[in-house]
Amino acid sequence: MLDERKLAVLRAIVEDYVSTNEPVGSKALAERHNLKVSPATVRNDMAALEEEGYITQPHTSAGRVPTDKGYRLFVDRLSQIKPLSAAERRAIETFLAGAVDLDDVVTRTVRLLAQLTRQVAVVQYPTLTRSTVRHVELVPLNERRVMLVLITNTGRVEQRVIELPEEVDDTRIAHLRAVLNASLDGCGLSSVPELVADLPERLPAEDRPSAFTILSVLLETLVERHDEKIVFAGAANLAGADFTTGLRDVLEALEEQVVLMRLLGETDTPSALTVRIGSENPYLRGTSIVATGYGSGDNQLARLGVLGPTRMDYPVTMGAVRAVARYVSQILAAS
Amino acid sequence: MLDERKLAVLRAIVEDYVSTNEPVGSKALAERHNLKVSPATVRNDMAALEEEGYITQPHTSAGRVPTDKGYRLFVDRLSQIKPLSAAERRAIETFLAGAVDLDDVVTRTVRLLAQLTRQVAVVQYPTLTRSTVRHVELVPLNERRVMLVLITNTGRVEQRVIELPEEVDDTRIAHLRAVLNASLDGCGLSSVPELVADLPERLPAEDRPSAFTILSVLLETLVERHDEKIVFAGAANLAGADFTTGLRDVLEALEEQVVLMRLLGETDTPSALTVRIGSENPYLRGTSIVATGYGSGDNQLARLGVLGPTRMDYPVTMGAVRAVARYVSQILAAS
DNA sequence: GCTAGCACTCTGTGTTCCCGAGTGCCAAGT
DNA sequence: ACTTGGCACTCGGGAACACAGAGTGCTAGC
Repeated sequence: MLDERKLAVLRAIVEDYVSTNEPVGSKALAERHNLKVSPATVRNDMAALEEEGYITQPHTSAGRVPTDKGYRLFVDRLSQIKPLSAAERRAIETFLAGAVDLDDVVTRTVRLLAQLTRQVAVVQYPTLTRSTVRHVELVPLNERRVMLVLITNTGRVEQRVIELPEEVDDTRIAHLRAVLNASLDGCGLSSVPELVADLPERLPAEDRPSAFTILSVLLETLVERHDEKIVFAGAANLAGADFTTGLRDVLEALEEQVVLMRLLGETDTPSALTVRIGSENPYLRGTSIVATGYGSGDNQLARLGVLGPTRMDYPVTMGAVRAVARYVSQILAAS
Repeated sequence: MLDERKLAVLRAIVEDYVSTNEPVGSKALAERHNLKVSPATVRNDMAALEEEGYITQPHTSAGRVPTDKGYRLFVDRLSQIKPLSAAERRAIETFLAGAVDLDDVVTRTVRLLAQLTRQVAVVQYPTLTRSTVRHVELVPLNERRVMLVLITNTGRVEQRVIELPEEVDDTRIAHLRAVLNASLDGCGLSSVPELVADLPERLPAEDRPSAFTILSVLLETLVERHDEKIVFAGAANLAGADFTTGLRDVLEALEEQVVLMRLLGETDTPSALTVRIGSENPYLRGTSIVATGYGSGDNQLARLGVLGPTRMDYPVTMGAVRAVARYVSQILAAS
């Protein structure tokens, strides 16, 4: 049904349309790409492609435009991910290397990706799931209050102010801290609940109410932050692009963590480079998303990607996303 | 020059234009507001107001539109800040009360403000300047690395991973931590530099290189975070509005910390509710900014506000900004 | 199976025309 | 001296219209 030439025509249509943003006609196609056939022949192929649903025309007597299905075929079979230039790679590396902490890594990554792709970049904070406890700190604020600080090996720091049920003096807090660290140091976050389960029983009776309060806050912190924060950058790049769905919807989605999370992709194939085109997306039918997992080695941490109009340069975008993911994974592994 | 009635006409023009988004003509004015004079008289007044530069007409044979100068007069002399409804106040209070930490307070505040005003809300993180050190923690990561965690009384936590010049065992780290806390606990951040100046000398010679490294990172952390992070929310509200300057410029400014900072206002009058209209802004000529300081009592912490088109409902917006600032100040004071 | 030619169908653009809103000015009224 | 009604003028925006150009589908020939 789709011979070699028809595929070449589809590829040419996608490439031309992406670069010109105008429906592309048979004549221009036959000229610009050396297809070695006449416009009339191209027209026949286009008719076939339209029949199959890969392209469509906005109105009679206009050129053709790829459909979501057309883009899908293009991405799957007709294009190759375009690697970045050496200069770009170097720029990424030096830019990311300057990060001072995890927050900074994420911020730099999202900006970098936005600038590189000229799209909206989205980065999910690494999840704590696979992290291990590096240190637990209890800081007395006054007689009835302590601050709990949890530091993980990924450089993440969580803090909570805790209201205690009764006055507790500093030496008791210090003791509890020592016990906590002895129990948890180096342990995976997911194993924390079972490790602390019997902890109150190992303490003097009078410390138990406070310990109980503190532990419940600790556990709460773990589950609450399980689904992580997501940040974005490059919203200004939306101003030029035209979305079939309103610009407003896109901006709203960007500020809605839950929606963003679903767009980035459920974690069914966490590490793969995935492309979702137009109507393949759960919300935001008019946009495409190129995303991939990142993180160090088998310790898959989170996802990042970009969001843009379906009419985007997929090979280049995919190359940029993949490259950035690799570099940021490296950085995270090293720290 | 500007008698009572001319001012009333200006007020009416601003109010009508804000609510209808259409140039307002003499006839409609005379009808809708009971000015008790004929359209012809209103026309004369309008001519005078235009002469003075308070209003202008987009083209001949169109109604009048307020100029920046007109809005300025309106804000300064013709309007009263509109207080929020009791229901809104209660909503604010309960929404902010649910915050678990400083990050959460800021996030909630910015969203709340965006929703309340239907504009873009901008919130600066509280600065550390007036904060005091609550606790300094040094966590050994391995022989050559420690993590520095700085906790302030405002609930802010800063962390940095430090590469040491030589191997240092844990007991030495513990000792250094004890010394640091003894020196700094409860001290204002601004006094930290002088307090640690002679600290290396009080240590055994072999610890000095490491201590020196750690201290320099500590000081660096303080100055780097001096000008603080700024977050925004409600970008989707821009989609409806039409800016004279491009939407793109606004979105770019929002992601540029430095620009945002300047827009929020230099700290010359840190606590006042300030309004900057159109061309009064350093960048972004087409937008207005309503901002105010917030923080607990005399310990002025930071600024927050909203950004929108010059054609905005100033009384309502000012009311919302002021109210949110008060509530968030309360919350911060309590924690 | 490819190509050339041709008739057809649109969109987008430029032109013209006209309506109506709104103004500025003037002369009359209070 | 201010206000008011009247009136001519201006200009933007919409409707109607024609037209050129791009692009297509179809058919007949190579």
